Amino acid sequence: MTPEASSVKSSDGTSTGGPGGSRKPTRQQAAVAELLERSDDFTSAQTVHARLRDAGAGVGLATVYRTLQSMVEAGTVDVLRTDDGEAVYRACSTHHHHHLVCRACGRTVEVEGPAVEKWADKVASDHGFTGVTHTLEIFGTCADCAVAEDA
Amino acid sequence: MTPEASSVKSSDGTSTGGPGGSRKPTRQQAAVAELLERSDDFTSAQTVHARLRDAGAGVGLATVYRTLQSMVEAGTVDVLRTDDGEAVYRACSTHHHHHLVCRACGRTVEVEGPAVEKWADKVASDHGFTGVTHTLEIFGTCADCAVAEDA
DNA sequence: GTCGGTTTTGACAATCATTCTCACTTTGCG
DNA sequence: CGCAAAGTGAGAATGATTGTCAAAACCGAC
Ligand SMILES: [Mn+2]
Ligand SMILES: [Mn+2]
Ligand SMILES: [Zn+2]
Ligand SMILES: [Zn+2]
Repeated sequence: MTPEASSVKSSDGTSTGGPGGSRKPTRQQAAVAELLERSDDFTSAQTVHARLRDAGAGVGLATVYRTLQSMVEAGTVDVLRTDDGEAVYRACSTHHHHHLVCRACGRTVEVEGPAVEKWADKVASDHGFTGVTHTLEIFGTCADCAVAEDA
Repeated sequence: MTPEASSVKSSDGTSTGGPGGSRKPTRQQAAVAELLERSDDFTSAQTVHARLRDAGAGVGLATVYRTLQSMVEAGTVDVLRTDDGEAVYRACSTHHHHHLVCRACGRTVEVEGPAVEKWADKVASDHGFTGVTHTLEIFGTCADCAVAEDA
């Protein structure tokens, strides 16, 4: 009922912790991170888990979820929801950006639009809203997939 | 794995059908529609179901889901996903627009930004993408909820 | 008004991503 | 080494969403 509840950080440094708090990453955490680095498109937790298992060095499903969550909180990974509600993750640059995603192959391009940022903030403050954030994704068929589309 | 797969319509008029195809709405369909009309914020299927039950004229959960889905396809209702993946629905105007949503109370304002529309299309075509669509939502705390925030 | 075919409904079971549990392992450190 | 904190993972639990399918509501034709 309350959309977009993330990006709430705890103020005291004592609590949260969680994986990757500051310690050297474990084998499992490194495996998840590297898998994402190697992939250019958004990947679900289930897929990450399956790929790692197939690749030999398996990682528990719960650990995959935990690791992805902490990476999202750390800002090193972006997450979005597919049309059917599945969360998908991608290693992204750390600065604010959005995504242009191919519906067919998943290829993803990071895009920026300073004008859009300002517009969103203005619209919100014009309506008296504070603590403003936004989500913006663009979907389409990439050139490669377009050619392959002559059935 | 493939985000935003919706908006695929069937070409032959014989198939789809589904609720609300063109027939007079049933009591159940009307109840769901009216409940949404009456509410100004995004509401989950589960909540719609509970509200209707409490209001006396109950509607089966499966029917609530079916009705909401066909309303989305018909374009009379917008759907988005909360941070924890739950789908929420809202009766909206039929033209293209986006939403400014209060994180605290859910109050929602429809907003438009022609410049953003053009920007998104241009970014996509610049990268060779076709069949472009986009999603854009703005979140914040509305003025009312902001005052109530002095704990 | 009755009748057969079509559509809709809803109780209930099945799915499936995600979260929870908790005993076990690993790590950090003196 | 030995203890405490942090991390792991197999399996159970959760919960929204979807599938099933027999009964009910509808609808036009007789
Ligand atoms: Mn932005
Ligand atoms: Mn738009
Ligand atoms: Zn593609
Ligand atoms: Zn509010």
